[in-house]
Amino acid sequence: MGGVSTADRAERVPKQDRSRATRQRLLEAAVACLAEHGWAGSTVLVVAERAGVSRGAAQHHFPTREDLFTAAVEYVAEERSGALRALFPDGAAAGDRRAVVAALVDLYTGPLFRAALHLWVAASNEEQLRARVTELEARVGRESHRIAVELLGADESRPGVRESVQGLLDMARGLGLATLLTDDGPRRRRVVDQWARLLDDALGQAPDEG
Amino acid sequence: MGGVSTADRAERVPKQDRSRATRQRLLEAAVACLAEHGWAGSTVLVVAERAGVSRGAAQHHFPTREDLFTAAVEYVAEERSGALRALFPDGAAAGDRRAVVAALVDLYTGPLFRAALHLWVAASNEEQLRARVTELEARVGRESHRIAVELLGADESRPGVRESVQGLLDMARGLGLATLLTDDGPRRRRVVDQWARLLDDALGQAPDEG
DNA sequence: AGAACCATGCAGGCGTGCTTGCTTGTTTCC
DNA sequence: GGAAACAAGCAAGCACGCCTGCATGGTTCT
Repeated sequence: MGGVSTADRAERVPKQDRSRATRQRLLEAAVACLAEHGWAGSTVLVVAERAGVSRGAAQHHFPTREDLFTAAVEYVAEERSGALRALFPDGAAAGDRRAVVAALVDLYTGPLFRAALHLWVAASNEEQLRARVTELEARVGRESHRIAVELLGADESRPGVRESVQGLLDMARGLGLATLLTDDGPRRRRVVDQWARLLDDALGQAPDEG
Repeated sequence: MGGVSTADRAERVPKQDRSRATRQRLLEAAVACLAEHGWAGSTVLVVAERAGVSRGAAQHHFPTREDLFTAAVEYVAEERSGALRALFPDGAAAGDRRAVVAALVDLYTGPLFRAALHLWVAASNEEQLRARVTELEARVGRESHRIAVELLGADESRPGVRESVQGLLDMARGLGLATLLTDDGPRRRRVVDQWARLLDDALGQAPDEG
């Protein structure tokens, strides 16, 4: 590496330092705090303490609180996309639609969605965050739809199929929202079972699945 | 009137005073502020100013901030129940299921649901509020389900019908959640159309409707 | 040795809760 | 019936605590 390696362009890319781990821990802590303490309760000090560092360290990586949570937003989006893709890495379960629906719904009941939910609600009234959240959420939403279509073996060229999948994802969001207050697993499972059945009828046989 | 009419029991029942109007305005302002500025942005001063009274007045009616929003929770629950019952006062439209679904979804895109959403998310991390919100929301949820079943002319004795309606309401919640960030009416309408169709198939003919 | 990384101390701003004083409406006594 | 007396509604000010942002040292890696 050349001598002026510290330049590393702009602000990002802290290279292969241990500080990168600190940044990572800060982001993870921010997400965890969002899920546990909500937006107002996730102060910089709380996040820093959970990350095991001092407030100054957080200040160093993210000068302002908004910087921290803006980064957290992107981090959550990344994680959610990753969790989505990791659902069925080989697409083997594309046949069992009920399992696919259940897995999708499960994504909306975990801490990641919980954190995202807090971010949405907070961002809905914070001009700066709102833009970034809506943009990233649109991206994650599109990816969710794409993966759902793929896993379900749905043929979007047929009328109504696209809207059915969209409605399914919206239902998953609604179930996740309900889980925020009371985690009623059995109820969720019954609803998932029934809607998986309805969806199965609506989608018909998978086009290329035999 | 008897002599000791001033006794009027405990603290409640402000009788025929104008202060009752102030209390009402404070609650309305609290709900409106929740929908517009969110939980953290709905400070006592903001609510009081919107209600057109001083902060001291609000303090008089609701000693603590939590008292104010605890009352607001109940108020929102009342309003939502009322709006629900007012959907089809005569049940005349029980035949057009698409209209019923659309009306139900509309309830979840208005300012009342918006305020309720902020309350849920805030209450999910505020021990005191959480109990009251979950309790009242369970009540409103049950009433929503009951009215939905009635308006849809669904026969809950048939298997899957109950879960279908629950899923519909969850989808409505999810659509309302999505509306928080981007109000995509056309998309919502397409989803509603499709799922009204699916639901129509799932529910079959109304038992006593024709 | 230099730079990045990290920890600590300080000032400003804001929101809540409490206390004090004023206005309005109702009760009670002459 | 009218006026004093009382309570309730209402407004303004003050004290405390917390969070944010900035500035200043100390530490570790290159």
